[in-house]
Amino acid sequence: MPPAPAAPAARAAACCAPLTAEPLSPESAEAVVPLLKALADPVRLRLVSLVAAHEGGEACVCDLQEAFDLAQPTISHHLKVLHTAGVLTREKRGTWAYYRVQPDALGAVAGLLSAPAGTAAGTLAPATGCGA
Amino acid sequence: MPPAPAAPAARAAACCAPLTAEPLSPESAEAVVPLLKALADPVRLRLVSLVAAHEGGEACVCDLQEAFDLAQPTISHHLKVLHTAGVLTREKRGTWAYYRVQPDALGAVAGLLSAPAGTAAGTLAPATGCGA
DNA sequence: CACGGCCATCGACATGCGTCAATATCGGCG
DNA sequence: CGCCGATATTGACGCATGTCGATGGCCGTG
Repeated sequence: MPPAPAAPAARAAACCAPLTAEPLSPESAEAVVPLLKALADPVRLRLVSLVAAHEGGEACVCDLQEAFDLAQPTISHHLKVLHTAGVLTREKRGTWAYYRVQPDALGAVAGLLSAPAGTAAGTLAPATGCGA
Repeated sequence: MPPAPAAPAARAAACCAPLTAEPLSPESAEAVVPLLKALADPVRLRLVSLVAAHEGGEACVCDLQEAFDLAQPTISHHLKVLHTAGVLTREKRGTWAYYRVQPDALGAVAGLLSAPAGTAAGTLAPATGCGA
């Protein structure tokens, strides 16, 4: 398998058009779905939350593992999925591996789902890297 | 299976705490995940988008089916999943069935994923029904 | 240099999920 | 009353995915 180290999906994902504005193209849908799939698991969702809320915004695997009743390879697998989807970044320092949340990823999905109530437009999520 | 006609998940889902603020409880995670799972499919994501962007905010199955290369039962199945998750509402008028987007559902997920960049708080999504 | 702990990978298994063909249901129309 | 078109339901099939046990690589330590 070619190196897909991180986050192709997060970037191509939801940039600006909330899906309530106009029909999502098949390509855009395929681009966003990996991100949603990565988040659509209770363990992974909690993992992201734990990392994000952890002191310093980063957490090592041993810390995360304690919150679950799962085997270590399972946690490692979920972290890999989140990393591949571009939700988490990995950094190995010494013996431990530290994970962080890539803020753009969540912001992109949030922006896509931000729905103007009724017919009004607006509600642009600020500063999720829409312009870059 | 008992009748779960619509939207238990959407309500219990993400109300106020973005998961970057504090760790998500296992129960909350289990509550939100059905919604994310419902959206984590390219066909369903496009269905939601098509319904939302359709004239009048509603669309019948025959309209939606034309946008895909899938059999009719498949579309019906996806619509049922979205309806069960509380993303779409169904109304049968005469021969046709019309679907609408339940705005609270998307707003809840968007609010959950809205991440304050870095350490700053803020970036509250307005008017997604958090208080109601 | 040998050992031990942290983490990732591999292989296997069970379950879940997307898809379809066939069929049922329901409402309108001749 | 009988037909037809629009949706929903059922049953089956194949692929994707979550989980585990076993194993391997890497780094720090004795």
